[in-house]
Amino acid sequence: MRWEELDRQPCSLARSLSIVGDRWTLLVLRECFLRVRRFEEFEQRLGIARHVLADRLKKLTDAGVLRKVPYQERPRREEYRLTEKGLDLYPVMLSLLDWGDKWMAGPEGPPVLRRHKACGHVAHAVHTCSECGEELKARDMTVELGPGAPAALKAAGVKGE
Amino acid sequence: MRWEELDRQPCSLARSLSIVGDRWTLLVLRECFLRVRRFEEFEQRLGIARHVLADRLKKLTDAGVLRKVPYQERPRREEYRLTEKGLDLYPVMLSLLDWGDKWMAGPEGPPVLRRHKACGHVAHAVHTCSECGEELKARDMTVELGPGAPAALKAAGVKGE
DNA sequence: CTTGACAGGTTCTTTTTCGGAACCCATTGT
DNA sequence: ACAATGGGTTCCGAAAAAGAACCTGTCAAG
Repeated sequence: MRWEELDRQPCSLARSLSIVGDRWTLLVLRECFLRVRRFEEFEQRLGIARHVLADRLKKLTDAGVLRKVPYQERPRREEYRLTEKGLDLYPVMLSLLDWGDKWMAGPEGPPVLRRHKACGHVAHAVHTCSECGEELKARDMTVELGPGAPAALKAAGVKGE
Repeated sequence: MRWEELDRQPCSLARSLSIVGDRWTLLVLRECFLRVRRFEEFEQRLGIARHVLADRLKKLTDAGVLRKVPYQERPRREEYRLTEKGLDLYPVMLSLLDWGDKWMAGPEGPPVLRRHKACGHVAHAVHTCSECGEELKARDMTVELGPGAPAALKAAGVKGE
């Protein structure tokens, strides 16, 4: 499979990965969530090659995850900000952070803690069912074809996620 | 920054990405969650180059996300199964799936639906605070240094996620 | 006892992508 | 006139991926 075909696959995971599935993109987005907005600051904080950064920012902008907002004219300068689509990646970030905290931390514990502003506790995310509110664990979901499935799959009945 | 340094960064996101942050790994894991276990089946379903697949399976096994389980002797054959660490990636999958459903589906809707076994509804995951149960939205958390932070950061006070 | 099939890899060659450094361009401050 | 600043682009050599062929045990058939 070619990487460019990924966004046309009948799988939401593959389609998501066509945007965030490479080595740098999620780290760029981490910085966005930390309110980093300018080219130079991304570069310094990440130590990323400049042309790779330019490419990732352009792809994220084209994908509607970031948008360029001018913050001065003459010389025109623009900064990158998360769109609603980008902010919606927060659960993805949280899931990866929590997994890293649990499984990748050394014996001393995780390097950074997250505290829920509303309740004041150090917390992690719990995934619950949008309909019944119960916690979702591995494989608590079954899978069936949806309205956007290709006709060929609808005819056959398929192992899908 | 070099890719190999990623797992030593004081950031759980970076550490998670050192394992799942490349083009193929999460697609391999998608298949694992669909109970694909054998080399040939991964290859056929994903259309991945064989040596890339061998490399990813080895890295995931070394990382403790998969384990090799023999299913016959002479010739010895082994299959790959998710460990507890691997099963714990389910929330990451769900987050990416839900984001793709919401933002990457065509006008007809998502290609695949997930139904919660327990309640029978088509559902998505809601992220809630482990302490107070409230839903977590973008940037509902603040960040502070944890026990595993490097001493240099502890001295300085740092913008971290 | 040679041939073939099967699962699970490894090796080879060609194309993409990445890391690092240098260069470009408009504007402003000195 | 000259350097600095922000935001890139260009060029090169190194690394990784795609695609295809080849290798290795083991069993089964002819």
